[in-house]
Order: sequence, then C-alpha cells, then structure tokens
Amino acid sequence: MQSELQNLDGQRLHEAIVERFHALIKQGSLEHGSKLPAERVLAEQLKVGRGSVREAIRTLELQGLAVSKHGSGTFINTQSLDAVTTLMTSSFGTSEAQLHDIFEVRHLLEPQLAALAAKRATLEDVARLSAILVEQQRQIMEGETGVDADTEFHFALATATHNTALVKVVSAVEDVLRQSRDQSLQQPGRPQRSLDSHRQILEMIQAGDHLGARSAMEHHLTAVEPSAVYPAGATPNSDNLITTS
Amino acid sequence: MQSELQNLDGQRLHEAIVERFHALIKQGSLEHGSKLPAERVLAEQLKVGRGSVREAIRTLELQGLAVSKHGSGTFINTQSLDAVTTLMTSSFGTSEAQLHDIFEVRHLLEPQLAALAAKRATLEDVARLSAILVEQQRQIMEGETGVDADTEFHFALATATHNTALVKVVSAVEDVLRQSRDQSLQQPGRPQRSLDSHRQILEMIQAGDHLGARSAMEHHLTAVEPSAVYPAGATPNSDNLITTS
DNA sequence: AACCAATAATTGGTCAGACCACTTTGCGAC
DNA sequence: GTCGCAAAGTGGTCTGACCAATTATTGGTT
Repeated sequence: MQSELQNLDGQRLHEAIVERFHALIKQGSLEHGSKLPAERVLAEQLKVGRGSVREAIRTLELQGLAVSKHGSGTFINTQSLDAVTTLMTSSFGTSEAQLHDIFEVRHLLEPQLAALAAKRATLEDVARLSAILVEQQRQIMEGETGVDADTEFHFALATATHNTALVKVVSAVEDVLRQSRDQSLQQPGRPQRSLDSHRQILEMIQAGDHLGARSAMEHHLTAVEPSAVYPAGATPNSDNLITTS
Repeated sequence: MQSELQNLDGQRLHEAIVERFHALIKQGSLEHGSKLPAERVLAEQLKVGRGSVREAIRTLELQGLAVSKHGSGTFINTQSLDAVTTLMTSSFGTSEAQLHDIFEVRHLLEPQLAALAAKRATLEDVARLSAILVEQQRQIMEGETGVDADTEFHFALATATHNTALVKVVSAVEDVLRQSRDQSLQQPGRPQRSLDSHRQILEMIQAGDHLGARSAMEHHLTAVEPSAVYPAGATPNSDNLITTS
C-alpha cells in the first residue's frame, strides 16, 4: 500500500501530504468520521518521517478537516464550516466552477455584505478600510494595478460585518477571484475607477447608510464584472461592456 | 529569557505556544516583519522540544501570522488577509455566536437563491423539488422530523439555479446547519410548517415569480430561525437587515 | 455466563539528536 | 573594492525513544 509522494518544486513535504489527503477526501475515499491510520503507520506507508505526518495532520486540523484525539486516533471531519470552505476553495482552483458563476455568487453576497458593514462597522473598521484605500491609491500612482489592496478592501469589508462565518465564505470567493481581478485591472483607467468605487462605498459605510452602501457595491460590481468574465483575447469588440458610468 | 508555559487543562503544548505568540503579537512585542528566533533557540527558551515549536509555527503560518523561509528564518506577518481575522477571532470564544453568524449568512444567500431559481428552474428542476416535498410529507406523516428531505430541498433549490459555485457555497452553509435544523424540527408543528413554506416557495418558482420566491424564502427562514440568538448589545428589534426589494 | 477490575496494546503528544538543503555572512584572494 | 567560496545559521526531515490518554484484552469473581 506504500505510495510515493511526488515532490513538486519548492514544495514542503508535509504540504504534499496535505494535498494527498485533500484529494482522498474530495474523491470520497475518506468520508466524514473515517479514522485515519496511526501516525506511525501513515509515516511508513508514505515513506516519510512521523514529524512530517504530524505537521500535515496539524494542517488538516486547522482546516477543520480532521480531529485528533489523544489515545484514540485521528478522524476525518467534513461537516465543519472550515472544512467545507477549505474543500470549496481547493475545488474552485480546479476551475470546476465557471468564473461567471463565481461572479454571480459575489454579486449575491457583497452588496448585502456592504449593507451589513454599514450598520456594524466600528471606527476601527473604518480606519482599516481607509488605510487600505490610501495604499491602493499609492500603488496606482506608482503604476501598479493595486490588486492586492483591492482584494484586501473586500476582505476587510467582510471583517467589518463582525460575522466570522461570513468572512470565511466571502474570503473563499475572493480568493478565487484574485487572479481574474488582476487581469481585469490591467485595462487602462480601471484601477482608478475601482478605487473611486471603493471610496464611495466607504463613504456610505461611514455615514451608516446601509441602503447606499448596498447600491454603491452593486454599482461597483456591475462595473467590474463583465470584462473580467471574458478571458484575455476573447474580449468583445468594443468597450461598451466596460460601462463605468 | 526562559519562561514557563502554563499548561492549561487538556491543552496541547503547541497550542499553548501558539497562544503565547498571539499574545506577543497583540501586545505589540512582535510586529510586522519581526524575525523570530531560530526554532532550536525557541525550543530552548520555552523549554520544549523543537517539534512542538515547529507545530506551533505551522499553526501560525496557516493563520497567516508567520512565514517560514528555508535557510533564512521565520517572520511575523500581521498584514496578510488571514492575519487580521485570526487575531480578531482569537479573543472571542469560537462557537458563541457562531451559529447566529451562519444563520445570517444563510439569510443573506437563500432568498436571492430562491429568486434565481425562479428565473432559471427547468421542468426537471421543478419535478425534483416536487418529489422531495412528497418525500418530506411522507416522513412527517410517519412521525419523523423530515430533516433529510428538508436539507435536500434547500440543496436542490441551489441546483436549480444552475450555478455550480452557488451550489457549493450554499451546501457549505446547509451542511453546518444540519444538526441545528434537526433540533429545531423537534418542536411540535414545526415540520409541517416547514413543509408548507417549502410548498409556497415551489409554487412561486413554478410561476417564475422571482420576487415572490424571494419573499417566500425570507418568510420561511425567519420562521425557522431560532429567535433568541442575538448576542448582548445587538439590537434585535428594529433594523431588519434583510430588507426586501 | 455475566460482570468487573487489572493489565496490555494502541495511539497521539513530546523530546532528543542527527543530517540535509537552502541562505546569509564573512573572510580571503585578486 | 570586488569577487568567489567556505563557514555559519536556519528551516526541513528522519530516527528512535518515552510519556499520557484511550481502548482492547485478559482473568478472576460472582
């Protein structure tokens, strides 16, 4: 039953082990409640040291995918929120889900998220969001796309709702959108417009105007969405899709 | 600089180490970019084995609070996306408002999901939903709670949107809610009312009335949601976060 | 046969020492 | 001063061992 682990470039060993378990779980070989072989046995099967196995299990545990109980064993758990979002993120990566679908989810979530944030954001939250926009401005002025600050803004918005479950779900979605966002921001003028939208959203949040925050976010997403759906090279003829208005 | 680690009840050693680092970061002793002592040095200072230090560092790394670089060292990172939420949630008890948070996410998602389903459901989708309701009726008449059919209805509803990403997100939420749903359905009369709500939603979907489907779902969720989950300080009364239209 | 307590086996948690691979540092030759 | 290479520093991994909690087994008593 011994199986080799393909040692990819620059990847740590325990990370490769984690990926193997992810695959086993997604493929159904390991379901909820399954008991893992003992650490010593796993180490022998995978031909690695026990320490590496333990670090891998520690990772799975933090991802909510496993629970270790002293004396009894380690068990797979696929029903925790962490577990599901972890598996979701890694399967999004394999592009099983269309980018368009993910944008739609985002379009369902984020406007309401902005509304919630407008109701609950503390001064601290606003300060954090504000700092991110300053950073985004700086990046843009230096000719960068500001994609990092852009992503971080959406993420910080989620934390401003003070709903940890919402943060996890949104960050799973945003994670996937990061690459396409980078692509989208390559278009001239786009970074600045994105920043302007963000400022508008933040203003509404500061004012506690949840309806305004929601529609500002809807506006922002609608402006960003269409062009990003089309991968580079498949861009439709003109820029009428990029209606910033 | 050696310092003892207080070994709390039932806590693993590497978890205690992680908490110590959390404290150091929150108190400001470790700021962004700080380089940690070498693993061997840390082990000696804390009077623990190097393996425990490594498992602690692995945890910090997964929480986005640290980055290890082979050959150079381990560095604190408080600016990553994960880092902020980790520090935010580490002060709270984890599962206190957790359930409330998840319900809130659901409340954000499902009404819109119902609206989407109303727009896109095929005859096949409607047939599937209808069959599930028949099964739910059967289970209830036999005295069961019908929790399985109940969960399946929400899942099938997600499928009817024909958005695979949305299905994953929703099933993530529903998976976690399954246990609490079973509990909720124990109350007399609850299963039948749930079934009635489902029928109403399905009617709206069959009619293609997306606004009606959305409000029917909102009605359903509000009826099912446990009422007394509002944390202290929050205002349960007036501000309905999920305003229709 | 059934039950219960003592014991053994299993398993995760921790520690120690060693070696390898990558990075940085610093010294010496030029 | 600069370049090149060796040495030191550091994370990554392996081996073997012991401790602690749990579970399975055993053996005797009723």
